[in-house]
Amino acid sequence: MKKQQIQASVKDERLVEKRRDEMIKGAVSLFKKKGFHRTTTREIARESGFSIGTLYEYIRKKEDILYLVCDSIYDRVHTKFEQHKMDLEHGTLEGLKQGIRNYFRVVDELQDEFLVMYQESKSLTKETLPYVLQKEKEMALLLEKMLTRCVENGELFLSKEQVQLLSHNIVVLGQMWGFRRWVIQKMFTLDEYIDMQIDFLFNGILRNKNSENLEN
Amino acid sequence: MKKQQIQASVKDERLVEKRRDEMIKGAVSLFKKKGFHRTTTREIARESGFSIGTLYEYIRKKEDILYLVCDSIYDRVHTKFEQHKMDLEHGTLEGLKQGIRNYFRVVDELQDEFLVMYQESKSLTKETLPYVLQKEKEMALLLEKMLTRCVENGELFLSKEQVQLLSHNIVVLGQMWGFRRWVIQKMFTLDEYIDMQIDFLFNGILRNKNSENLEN
Amino acid sequence: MKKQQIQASVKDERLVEKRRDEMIKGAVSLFKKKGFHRTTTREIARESGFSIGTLYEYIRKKEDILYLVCDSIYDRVHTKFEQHKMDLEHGTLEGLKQGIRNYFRVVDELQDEFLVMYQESKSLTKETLPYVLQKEKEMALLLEKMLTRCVENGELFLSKEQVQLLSHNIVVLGQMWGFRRWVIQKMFTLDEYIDMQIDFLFNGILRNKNSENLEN
Amino acid sequence: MKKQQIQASVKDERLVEKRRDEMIKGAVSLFKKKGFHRTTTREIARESGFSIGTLYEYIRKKEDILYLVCDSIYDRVHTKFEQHKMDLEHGTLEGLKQGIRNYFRVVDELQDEFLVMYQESKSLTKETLPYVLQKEKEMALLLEKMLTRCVENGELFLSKEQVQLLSHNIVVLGQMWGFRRWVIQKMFTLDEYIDMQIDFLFNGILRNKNSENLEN
DNA sequence: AATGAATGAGATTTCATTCAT
DNA sequence: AATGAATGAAATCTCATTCAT
Repeated sequence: MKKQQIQASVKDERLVEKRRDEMIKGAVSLFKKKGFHRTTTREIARESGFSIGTLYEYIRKKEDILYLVCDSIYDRVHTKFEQHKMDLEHGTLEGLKQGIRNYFRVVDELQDEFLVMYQESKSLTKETLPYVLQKEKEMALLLEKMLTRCVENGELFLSKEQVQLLSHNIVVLGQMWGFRRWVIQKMFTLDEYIDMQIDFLFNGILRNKNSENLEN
Repeated sequence: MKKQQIQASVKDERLVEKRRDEMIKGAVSLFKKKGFHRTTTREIARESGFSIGTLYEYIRKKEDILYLVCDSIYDRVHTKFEQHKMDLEHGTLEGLKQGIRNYFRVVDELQDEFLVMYQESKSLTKETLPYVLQKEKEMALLLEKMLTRCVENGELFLSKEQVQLLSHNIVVLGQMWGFRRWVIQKMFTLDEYIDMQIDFLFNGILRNKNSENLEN
Repeated sequence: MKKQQIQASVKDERLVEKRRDEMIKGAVSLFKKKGFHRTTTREIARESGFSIGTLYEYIRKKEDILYLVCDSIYDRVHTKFEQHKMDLEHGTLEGLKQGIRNYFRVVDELQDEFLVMYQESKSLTKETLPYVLQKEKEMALLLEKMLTRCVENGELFLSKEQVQLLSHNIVVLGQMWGFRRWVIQKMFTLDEYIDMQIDFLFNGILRNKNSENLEN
Repeated sequence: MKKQQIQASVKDERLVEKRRDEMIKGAVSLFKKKGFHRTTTREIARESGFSIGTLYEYIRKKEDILYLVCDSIYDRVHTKFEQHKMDLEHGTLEGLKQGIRNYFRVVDELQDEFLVMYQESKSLTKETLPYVLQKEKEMALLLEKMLTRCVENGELFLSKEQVQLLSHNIVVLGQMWGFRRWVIQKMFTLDEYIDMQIDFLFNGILRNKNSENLEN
């Protein structure tokens, strides 16, 4: 799955990157408010600080902007993961918890961006959509790796299928924090949310019967 | 939160209902493929089997169609729940499992509709959106009731907050079956998916260590 | 110039007349508020107390309604003139004044109708417009006759051209009462207006120097 | 009463003025033939020499065009008055006559525009209509001033009310030249018309008995 | 004779994209 | 490299008119 190259008329690559960053910032802020379809290219140009003509020096179609936005979000997710130095190595339960915790924090920081990406990515065409879906899979893969390491280390007893499903579960429960913010974020702080979710993940609801003494 | 009344020019109420049903069916099938914004009113009219003029005898604005679609989906969800006779009464673990199982099956049956609703409902205006969000909350409430019954019966030991969070978790894990279908449904059958999710929910991942003998 | 016959599908002539009267009444009241173009046939039907289908049993095109309205207004003008028993016979100055007075009162009574007619008659087609313009001319002709009688009687010394122009002047000064109502009717009562206009007509502005003793 | 500002997307103000002038010219010529409602925006665009898209770069709603047309007509009227150097200063009868004469000539030159304005201005919305009506009043005010000057100078003996009414009379008798052109302009040349009207205004119909020797 | 559901031509308006400057 | 005026395809929505019942 190759990264889609968006053609620019401008040659100076450094300039291209700079302008596109401005564009993405402007676009995300508008998409958040009005969604991709309700946002016009003129608005994006104005919000980004240049003219409609200039905008089209750096992209070819409006959809390119959406692709750039989605792509940039994934980049930022990966960067954040790096910053949080997700401990993929140790394969301990504590490391796993820390990894999940970090993932939840990343989702919190980028919740607007995630919202935009999930609500609008269906507007991508056949050419760019697969690349974005691929990125989506990779996110689950990061968690899958951590889980697998724990299984290999004998810290967890899970089948390959269970690991795969679980990794998607965690991804989705993370996104839930952002997507259902209008109800969830009124009930819990981020830390409360994380603690409760990790408790549920590790112990389930039956085990809760006598899990008061479990660390979480 | 009152149900929004969509005005029709046609007087015959039975006819209005019939035509709107045709419209909703046509619209869902198109929204699935192209989303709300990419679908034109003319396409909806054609797909529904009548002319653009007739379409506008039964609605006033394009957005009305989206509202009708969302509303109809919730109606169908409720109806399906009824059909599956969700056992809210007993408050047993077995009843709870059955309830969750049923919910997952409903999501499976209506997965296209859910997808449309979640991706497009943000296109609703201030007047209609709250009604749809309310419906969304009610869905979680159904599950919350079942869980609460079990807690009251002493079958589960969960705080009020845990029950609330859990109900949202279940809602979201159900939707995940439809939303991530391009990866999840390639890995599991619906029954496998349900069994595994219920296992995770009840026992968590630690308990899995020695949960081979647990029925699920 | 023949009266245009508007075709009706319904045979019963008495019924046709009755329905058309209802139609005209409804239409005038709507045209007053919104003008011909902004008024829909559905609205006219509803205002007239029958269905759109029925409306079209009595006319063939929307424009027919406008024609019927214009025609009816002229009929009413003539009837009013009759009621006021315009004294065309005597050919005295006093009779002339009375005739003008009466005309002004008719304009006052039918000012809404006149307004509609003048603002909308240009929407008539080539076939019906000439008939309406003809009616317009006839109105001036009524006044022309009165003036001519006075000239013949030696009460006035006016050339044929002067009589013709004067008759149009009077027609227009009458309409002015209705057309500029938003300013004129705030300044004068109808009687004041009539008195002043007759004074001006008869004596002009120079004569006013020493016309205080003139009856008007 | 503030001049309504019509928003344009194009920034270059000189260009906006130029294009709008083209638009107004095109629109007036079409409104004359078909009226505001029967004229489509596409026709206006074509007649003005640019595309429909370009048209909407210079206005926002079709009604804006009507407003621009009305506004431009008043501007031209004022300009014409200036060109004719209406003699407001002297306050002589001769100056008054010259003023009236000039007004009649302006009406003649702009008769198409006046016709459009009077027939269509009711299609303006609540926001723009008052401004246009105000302009209408101002026209009468110009004549009122001239008359008042003569009264102050002792050249005329008229009450304040008489002056006000008279100014409206003159405005209306001017418009009559354009509005009843289909009959009046067949009977008289403009100069004949002016002479006769001034005679009537100054001397009335009674005074005509022995006014042959009066200059007019 | 009365009804009102159905129709579709046509109107206004938007907006992605181009291209001359 | 930057600008923004110009374009026109396409979208939504209206409404006069018809016709089966």
